[in-house]
Amino acid sequence: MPYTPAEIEAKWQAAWANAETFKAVRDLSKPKYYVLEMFPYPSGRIHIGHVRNYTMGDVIARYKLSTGHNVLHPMGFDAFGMPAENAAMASGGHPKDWTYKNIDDMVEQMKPLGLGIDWSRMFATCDPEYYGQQQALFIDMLDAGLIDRKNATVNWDPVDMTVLANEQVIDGKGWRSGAEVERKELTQWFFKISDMADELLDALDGLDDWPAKVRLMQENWIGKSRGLQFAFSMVEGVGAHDRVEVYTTRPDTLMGASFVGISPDHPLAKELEANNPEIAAFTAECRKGGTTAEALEKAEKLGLDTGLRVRHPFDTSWELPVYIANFIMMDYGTGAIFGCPAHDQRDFDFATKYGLPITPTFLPSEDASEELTEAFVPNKTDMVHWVKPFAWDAATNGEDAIEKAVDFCEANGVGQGVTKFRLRDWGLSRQRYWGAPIPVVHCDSCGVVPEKKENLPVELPYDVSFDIPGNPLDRHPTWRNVPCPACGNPATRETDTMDTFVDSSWYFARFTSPHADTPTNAEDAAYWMNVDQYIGGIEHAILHLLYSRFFARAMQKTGHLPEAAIEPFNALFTQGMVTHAIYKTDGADGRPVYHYPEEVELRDGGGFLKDGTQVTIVPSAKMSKSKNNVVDPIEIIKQYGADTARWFVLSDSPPERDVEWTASGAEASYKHLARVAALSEKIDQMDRDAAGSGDEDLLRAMHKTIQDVTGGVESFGFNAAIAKLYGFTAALSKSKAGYEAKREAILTLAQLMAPMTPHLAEEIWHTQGGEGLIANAPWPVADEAMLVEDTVTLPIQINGKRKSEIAVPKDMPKDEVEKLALADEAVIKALDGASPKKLIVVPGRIVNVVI
RNA sequence: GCCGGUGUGGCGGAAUGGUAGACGCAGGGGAUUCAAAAUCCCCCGAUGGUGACAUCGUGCCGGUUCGAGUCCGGCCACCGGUACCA
Repeated sequence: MPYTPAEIEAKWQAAWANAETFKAVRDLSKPKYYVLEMFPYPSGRIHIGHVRNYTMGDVIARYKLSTGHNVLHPMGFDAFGMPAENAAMASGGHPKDWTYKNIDDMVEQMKPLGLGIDWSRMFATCDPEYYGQQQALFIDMLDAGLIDRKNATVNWDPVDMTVLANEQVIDGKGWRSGAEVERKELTQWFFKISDMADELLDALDGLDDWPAKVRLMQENWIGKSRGLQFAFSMVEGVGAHDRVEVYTTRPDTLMGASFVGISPDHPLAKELEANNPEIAAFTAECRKGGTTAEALEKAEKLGLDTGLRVRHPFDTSWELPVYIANFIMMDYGTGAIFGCPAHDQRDFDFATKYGLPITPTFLPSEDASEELTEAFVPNKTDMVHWVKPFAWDAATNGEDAIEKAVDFCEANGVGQGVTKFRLRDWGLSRQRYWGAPIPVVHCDSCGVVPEKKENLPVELPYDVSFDIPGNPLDRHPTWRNVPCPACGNPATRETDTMDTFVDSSWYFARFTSPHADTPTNAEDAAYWMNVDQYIGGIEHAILHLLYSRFFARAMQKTGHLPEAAIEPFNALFTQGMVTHAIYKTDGADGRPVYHYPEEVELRDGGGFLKDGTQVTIVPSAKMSKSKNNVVDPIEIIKQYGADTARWFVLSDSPPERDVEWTASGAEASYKHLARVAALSEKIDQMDRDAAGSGDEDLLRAMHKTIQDVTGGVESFGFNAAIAKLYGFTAALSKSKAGYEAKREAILTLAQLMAPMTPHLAEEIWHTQGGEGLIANAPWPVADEAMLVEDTVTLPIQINGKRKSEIAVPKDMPKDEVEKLALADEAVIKALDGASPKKLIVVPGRIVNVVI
């Protein structure tokens, strides 16, 4: 019988559905295991990256099921966000219709993959049932003092009169209007995540099963620093300002100060611009462009001498100029700095440009020149020679000097040592329609009033249009005008909606009881939380994961999660992205036009469209709908079946690494699976009583494979595990063993393959008379006794280069191995009568003869 | 700019500080076949050599070590994030 995936895959998917194999039901008699992949955005088509992500999660889920766990493996959709509104603007539909249609399409594409998912728990974040509970959470968090209102800077398109997302700002201009973007302040809602900065930082230490790189990125993002906060007194005050408060992490360089810089958004700058047109023009110039850190940091360093002078705290006759500078950010520290050009490259560039003094406070060594061509910025732990120490020895390192500088300044009343964080509060307000409405009402007499819980969800109105730029909720009087929940007088709803990161910051908790009439159900949350294994892209290493950690704490404080769940993800695996080349040409309006891979023919080292136009190839980029470089896995599934697609995405590369997608090789996966299917048939047709030879060798190979594959699955080494399965399949295929041994081998092979190619595995299990479903069969265990090798082959190195090898019994004592090694022909030849300088024997590993 | 990561044959990649290139793809050769498809077997880093073999070789430069793809320092290129893309 040939391998017919279309047939067997449908058959076994129906069998799992009938048996409710993957339905998760609370059961205290078994250890639970919650495996979760980051849920998808419903773009409408699954892409190969989804297949990779969900297959990995499914391997873990199915493996854990077979090791006796009660597994929760859910799926949902992160369904709010801009693309739905963009689609509505582009083609006139409605974001809701577009989104739900896409969800239906994607579910239909995912089901044939045969994922072991409890589909009964599925939800989308745009379901009123979900976001209504999110609104309840918001109200509880507001009550608990975890939410704040304050000003924030947004990208403002002065032509369309709308707020723009960073993605909508291209080269400092609005994507639709082309107008130069300005930064503007708006009153916004904030989660007070910075109050938890220290806790979120400390708790990283306990996340042993997270990748070190993610913990490090979060640590750097939170950015705890110890520094000195102090004031420069102004020679002549301006309005209420008679001093400039600065924060520095390098108080040890205070004697190298050459200017004071303030942010264009600093209160002093604002005071000055009110009365000085030149300063107003400059700060207006600084406010052009987007709000991203990247844009701010990469912009040309601009400064303007305000004419104001301040006094150095150590020497009142030493006056420093005050500059307004565009690279100083108002939301870090105090929005003002002192510049020490000798030890900060940014300050160095600035000082060079504006002719300010560059005075080193320390040098690499005693005899080094004081003339600098660039800033001297050694590691804080490096020993340096101080030319201007003020409370420490000339020879010490930066770390020590900083500590002593803080102590000295505190003792002399110059300032205080303070701890600051880079982490800012999380602004959640979005001036957009397609998001969860923020459930508050603005009342003239009562102020900001939360909606009553019994009125939740505050549902989005359906009758909106997107023909005018801006938020349609602002223009919807019947939705907007409501009585005040407190006094009953006419009032207006908040029209801002929530950041979509809010939606994805607690969905994992909601999966434990997706239809509860409170955000979570205490018993379900206590049983299923935490997520034992979370799997997703490295691009979420900071924001999503940090916000989720914050939310879990906030939900614990408001009684929605148990204390044990404040770190919601026990283990994290960050898988790499699937990338693909981007093909683009220049459009008539000068903007790039992106072409789908299937439209491009590759020849003569270039890419060409059907009409012969050559395209520009960007070699490797994250698959993204807007760039048209998304590869569709549906064709592979149709042609070869889901098992082939699953096997292939697991085998082609290590899961944490990015892969450049190429479909060559999918056919080879199919051929291999067909070979395994044929092998099972062949074994089934053997004479039941036939004795063979080499039974033990086959079983030894089998136990070794059990060990290797189990280790591979547990450590996400899927590609290496699959390589071992190839090897074992070849060994089984060649083996002359008898029926019983071969049957045991093929059953075990099917079990080891089952998490990856579940349909084929069920088919083989069934053919060979295995009991029940392979999905429920206990995972095979390697017999230690079968793993022990009697003899080992030791490579012999001469001066670290392999020259020969010897086979020795496993437990041979070191001195005997030495004797054997020295008797080796290659060693005798190399020694040429001399005796070795050194002889290294690592038992069971290697011999190295040093000559 | 800043933070994090990655770099190994023609390609995807393997390798607890211990035989670099497992396994797979592509390619080459052979068996089978009237022929082909399918299948099976063998070869496959570079250079030199008929060959046994020798030398070189894990982005670049340097270091630690008996021994470095792996550890350390510096650089280059690419990828991700950079707080309103999700």
